[in-house]
Amino acid sequence: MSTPRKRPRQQRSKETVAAILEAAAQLFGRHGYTATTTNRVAERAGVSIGSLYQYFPNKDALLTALAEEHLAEAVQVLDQALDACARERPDLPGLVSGLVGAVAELHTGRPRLHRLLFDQAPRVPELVARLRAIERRAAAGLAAELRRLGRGGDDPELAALLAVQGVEAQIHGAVVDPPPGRSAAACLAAVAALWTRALDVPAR
Amino acid sequence: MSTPRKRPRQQRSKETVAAILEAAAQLFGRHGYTATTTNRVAERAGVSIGSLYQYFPNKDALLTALAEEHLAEAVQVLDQALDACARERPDLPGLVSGLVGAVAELHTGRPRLHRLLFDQAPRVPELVARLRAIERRAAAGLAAELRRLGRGGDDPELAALLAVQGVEAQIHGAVVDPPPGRSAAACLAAVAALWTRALDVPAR
DNA sequence: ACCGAAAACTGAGGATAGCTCGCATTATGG
DNA sequence: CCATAATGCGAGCTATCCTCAGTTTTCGGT
Repeated sequence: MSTPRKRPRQQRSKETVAAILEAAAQLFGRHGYTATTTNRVAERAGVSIGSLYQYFPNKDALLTALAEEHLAEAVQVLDQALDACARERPDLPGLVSGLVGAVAELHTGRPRLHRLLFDQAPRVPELVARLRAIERRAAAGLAAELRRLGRGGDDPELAALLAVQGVEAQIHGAVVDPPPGRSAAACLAAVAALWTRALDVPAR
Repeated sequence: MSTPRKRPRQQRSKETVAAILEAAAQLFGRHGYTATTTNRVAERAGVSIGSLYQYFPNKDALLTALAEEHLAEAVQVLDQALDACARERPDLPGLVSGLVGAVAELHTGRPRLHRLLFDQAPRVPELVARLRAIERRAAAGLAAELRRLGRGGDDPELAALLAVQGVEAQIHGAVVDPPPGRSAAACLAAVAALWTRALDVPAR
């Protein structure tokens, strides 16, 4: 369904695929998903419509591919943050700050692409599932850290999942629609402080 | 764009519109937005394709209309919960439980529809703005209650907004993709306990 | 350098889904 | 009971997604 129908093997075709994705990102962002036609994407990318369909089985696959790129980056950033925790073994405030910082980086790194994907991508059920999987993965990592610190209450796994989901939503809200009169840094600090309190309960 | 092209005035046409929306909700939910055709929606609703386009200018309008319905219900439920607080003046755990319960009610009422809308609704700026406005409204009500209780830290308004955003995301996650091995009630209790701790800090 | 094979590219056009429009049917209210 | 408005209809127009048969470019071996 969303798997590339053919893998680009030569340099030429890799550039073609990159040009198609770049054109798709621009047009989806400017006109929205429905109003963008695959023929226009091909035109803007400077390739024929046939070439587009050599690498993408259908229109949804364009969006899926853009999202996969972004999600892969998310996995990388989160894994990096978790590795840092494994090395530095921070206390609870440090752990929470690390999580908040990593999530914030995902939103501020490429805000335009992130917003496009958040606005348009969820139309594909497959991507929702993928997002949830990443959530669970991050939650598992956080839960391990909570257990190390002896925090997280009766069910550290559940607490970690709730924290990941909550932080994600709060940071997104702060970036998309920042509360008036507060700096971005102040919002991040508030989120971190709040979760430090929420998670600071001894494990059973 | 998303406004109905014609308002149903007679009882007959109101039933037609209701049947179309019901059919759209079912088919979108079962097969997804892209895979659902407007002709099939009309067919399942038992009306002609022409009638559908008398009341909905385009396919997106079907989804938008479903979202408007759901948002209106959200406003009603949240206002009701806030009224209850104004009357009963609960303590912090009671306040948080009330909020969590109200949000949960929004999700459990028609879980399939809610999931459909959250996942697939076109994030038209208009709808996003409506959603944020509802969020702010709920946050304002919660902030007033926090001030009454002398809780919420330095910035009760910000804390309330973060709480609303967080609870929304967590309840949604629990309904859409429930953590295995935990009952729904256990998840709600965990969310409430967590936010009670997070908000239980004296106002400055 | 040359050649055969594989990869990449092309774009007219088939299939299909969104949407229109002229007309038929049903309701309203004077 | 009739004039008028509201509602319903569905064949078909239009636009979009996507295919496919054929051409061009690149690659690896000799």
